[in-house]
Amino acid sequence: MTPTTAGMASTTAGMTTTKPSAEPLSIGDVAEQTGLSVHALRFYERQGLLAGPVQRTSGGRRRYTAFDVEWLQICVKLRESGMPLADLKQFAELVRRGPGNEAERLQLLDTHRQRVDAQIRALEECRSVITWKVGVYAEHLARGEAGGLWDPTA
Amino acid sequence: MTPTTAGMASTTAGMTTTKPSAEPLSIGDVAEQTGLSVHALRFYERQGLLAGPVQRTSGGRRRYTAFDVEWLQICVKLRESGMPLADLKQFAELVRRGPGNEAERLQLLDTHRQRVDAQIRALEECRSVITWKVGVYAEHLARGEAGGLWDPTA
DNA sequence: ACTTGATCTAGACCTCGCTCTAGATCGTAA
DNA sequence: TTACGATCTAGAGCGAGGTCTAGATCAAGT
Repeated sequence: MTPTTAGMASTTAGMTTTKPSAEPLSIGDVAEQTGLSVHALRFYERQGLLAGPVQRTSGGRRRYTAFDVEWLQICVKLRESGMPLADLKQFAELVRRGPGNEAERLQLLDTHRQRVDAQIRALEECRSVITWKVGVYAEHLARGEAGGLWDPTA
Repeated sequence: MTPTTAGMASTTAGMTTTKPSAEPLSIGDVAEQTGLSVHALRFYERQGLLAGPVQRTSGGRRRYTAFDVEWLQICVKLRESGMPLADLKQFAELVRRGPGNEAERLQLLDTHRQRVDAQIRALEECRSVITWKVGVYAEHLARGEAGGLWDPTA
């Protein structure tokens, strides 16, 4: 049970965790690795979206661990899939609170997964409507401008 | 080529067009049929998102045609799938401008469809990450609280 | 005639999720 | 030492996409 506790890093589902490096990372590095801006990273921290407090150098600069990065990468996925910051914060709070609330965490994630599923289905339906509409135009173009029998503006 | 020009109504892709009715509808009715709020409907109109001007009664109330509703239903689908209002507006402008720009309309839609595809793929990846994470928690719970060897907060 | 509810307009206001600014400090390379 | 870029904090600002309010008008029922 050494590393891979928060994100389990590589090889699980196309996750390209760039480095299991042990050296602490600057905020800039983390921005690069997560795709979040440094502004966003500070913002997330202020919002309490991190799973734990970020370490600082003597000079006050943030030093992120591999765990932090893994957590952030999960955050990114959750955000990409539309989880609101509020929920993400709740999740982070559960994690910060430590073991014993796994059922709640599970619930939170599972609920979100259902939303994602719904979203995918909705998108697929949208896609089919769009595809059909594209077909209408394509057909129209194929037939050439044959006739004024085509004007939804009337 | 009588009705079904803007949305082709029923039976094409799970579209549940409630009524091919010919009577003009109030804004409230349209809100109900499209899922948009009356506020949103007025807002969309102000933003120039409609394919044509909405008729009014002598008293100044909006009277929507079946076309208007079909167009709005398409708008809803496009919005649901993440098309920005700006693009929707462009599309509406093309339609308002009348026949002759079908190629542009097609392009707009097709571009959007590609974005939707990308979105679906992204969501599916998110889903798999979430699913895996859910599995991690589920497994942990199944094993029972067997040991303090589980604390990402450390 | 009166009441009630839906609509009207213009414009203010709101939430979300960052993004950017200012002004100071850190740290590294020349 | 000097310079220069990266980072720091606190807080203001922003764009998208609506939502809501006020105050007036319309239309239908009784």
